Amino acid sequence: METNEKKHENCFMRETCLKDDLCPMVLAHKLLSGKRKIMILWFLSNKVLRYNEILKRMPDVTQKMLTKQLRSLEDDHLIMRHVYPTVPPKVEYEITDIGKRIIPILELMHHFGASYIEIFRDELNARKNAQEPPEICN
Amino acid sequence: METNEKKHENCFMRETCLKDDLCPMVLAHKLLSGKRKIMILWFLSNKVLRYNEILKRMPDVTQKMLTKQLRSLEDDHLIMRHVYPTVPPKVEYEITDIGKRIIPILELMHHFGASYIEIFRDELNARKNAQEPPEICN
DNA sequence: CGGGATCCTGGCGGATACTG
DNA sequence: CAGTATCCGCCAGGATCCCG
Repeated sequence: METNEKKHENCFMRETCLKDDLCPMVLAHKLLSGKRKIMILWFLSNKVLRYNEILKRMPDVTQKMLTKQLRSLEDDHLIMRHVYPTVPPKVEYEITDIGKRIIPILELMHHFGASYIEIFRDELNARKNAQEPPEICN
Repeated sequence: METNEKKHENCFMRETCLKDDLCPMVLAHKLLSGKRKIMILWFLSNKVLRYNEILKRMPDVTQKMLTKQLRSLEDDHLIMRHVYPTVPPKVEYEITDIGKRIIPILELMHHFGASYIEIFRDELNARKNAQEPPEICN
C-alpha cells in the first residue's frame, strides 16, 4: 500500500494545502460543505427543478438559505440557473456537467449512511430520544 | 432513470429525513461535516498515527480543534483511540472497520477535486489572489 | 506528550416581513 | 413565483493559558 500512502501524504503535505483551494481534498470538501448543497445536488442529479419544487422537497429550509446555497452552487459552476422572463417569473435549476461528477460521491455517501444505520440503528435511536425528551416534559 | 429518481425522492421525502439521523444522506453528511474530519480519516486510512503525527500533517489546526474532531470521530465509531499509559503518554489513532467504508468516498472526492482544479485552475487562482492581496498593502 | 479549561468571535443559518 | 431585507441567536472553531 505504499502508493496509496504516498498519494495521501502528497495531497496534504504540499504547501498549498489547507491554505488555498488547490488541494483536491480541501477543495472538494469546501464545495460540498454547505448544509444543503448535498441535498440540492442530489435532487437535481436526475431532474431539472424549479425553485419552489426544490423548496417543497426541503421541509425545514428557509427561502433565504435555499437561495444562498443555490447561488453558491451556481458560483462554483456546479448548477446552472435558467430564468424565464415571464409573469409570474419562472426559474429552473439544472446540474452542470462538472456537477454531475459529484453524483457518484453522493451515491457512495448514501450507501455508507445506509450501512451505518444498519449497524448502529439502536444507538442512533437512543441518541435521538435522548435529545428529544417526550412530551411529558411540557 | 426512473429507479434512480425514485430512490432519490424516497430518501428525502420520508418523514424521518432531515429530522432525525435515520436518513442515510443526512447522516452521512453529518458524520463527515466537521471541518477536519475528512482530512483526519484520509490520513488514518492507511496508517495508525499518534496525536502529534496528525497535528504535524495539519498546518493550520489548533490542538483543541484536533482533539475535538478526534473525539467526535471516536464517538461516532469511525476511529479508535489507543492510550498507552507510559511516561510520556502515547496515544494512537486507528481507523475502524466502519470508518474504512468512508475511504472510497474520500478517494472519489479527491478525484473530483483534482478534475475540478484542472478545469478551473485559473479561476481558483484569481479568487485566491483577490482575497489575499499582495504585501504592498502593508 | 496529549490534552483540558476559558474566553471570544465570525458567520452560518433561522424567523419574519416585504416585493417586482 | 422567486426571491430581498432585516434582525438575531447560536455554536463551530480559533487563541491562549494551564496541567498530569
